[in-house]
Amino acid sequence: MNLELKNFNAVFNVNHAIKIQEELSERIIDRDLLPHPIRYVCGVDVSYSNGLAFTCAVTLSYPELSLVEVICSTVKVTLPYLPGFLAFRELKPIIRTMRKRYYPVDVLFIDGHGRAHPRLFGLACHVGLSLNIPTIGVAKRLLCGKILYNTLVDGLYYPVLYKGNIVGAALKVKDERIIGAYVSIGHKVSLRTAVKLTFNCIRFGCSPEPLRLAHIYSKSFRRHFC
DNA sequence: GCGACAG
DNA sequence: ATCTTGTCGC
Repeated sequence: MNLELKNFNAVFNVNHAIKIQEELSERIIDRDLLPHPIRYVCGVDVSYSNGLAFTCAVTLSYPELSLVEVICSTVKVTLPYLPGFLAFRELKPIIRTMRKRYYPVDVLFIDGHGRAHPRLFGLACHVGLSLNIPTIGVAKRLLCGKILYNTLVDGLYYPVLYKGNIVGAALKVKDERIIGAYVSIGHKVSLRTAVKLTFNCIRFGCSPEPLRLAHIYSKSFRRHFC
């Protein structure tokens, strides 16, 4: 066992965490159970400083993508980051922030993977299951899996294969170029719908507006606090 | 054994 | 993720 895992185990039982992820993973719904029409899309992101987590949840109208609500909250950081266990570090800050919202959320974008995870249960799945709402994971880099460059789907994305399953999508922009966005479902949404919604929410750069704004707001929230 | 490794 | 100036490029 490496040093990182040893330190992590000092405050956290890795084997227990793995068991939790494996069990909860079976409860994920990969069908579309979203309200229609979708009126509000939300994105949540966390930034850190001095042992504190600064979280912002940004709600936008859909499909206009106009700002309707920004909710922030701060809590103490309890665990270090370890690939594969991001949820155990960010779940509390995210849940706490989401519960402060006034507006409803039809679908929530998460900065991280959903099913594109070693145990098919990344942060997006954990948040979706905890709040029992549709969630979509959007990450900038792959954690596991392989991109099937020879299989372009709907002209939109290349599937991400992991252990024989399509667990995510590497979004394509133009030509053969892959945008810096890997989409995987969190909960209560199909991969196809997740990809479509993500594309519909991209205005600037390569991340959907709810996440792009949540990232900006969480950092300015942290600066304002420190 | 070695490399890879969300935020 | 965070610590950080100037700088290369569209």
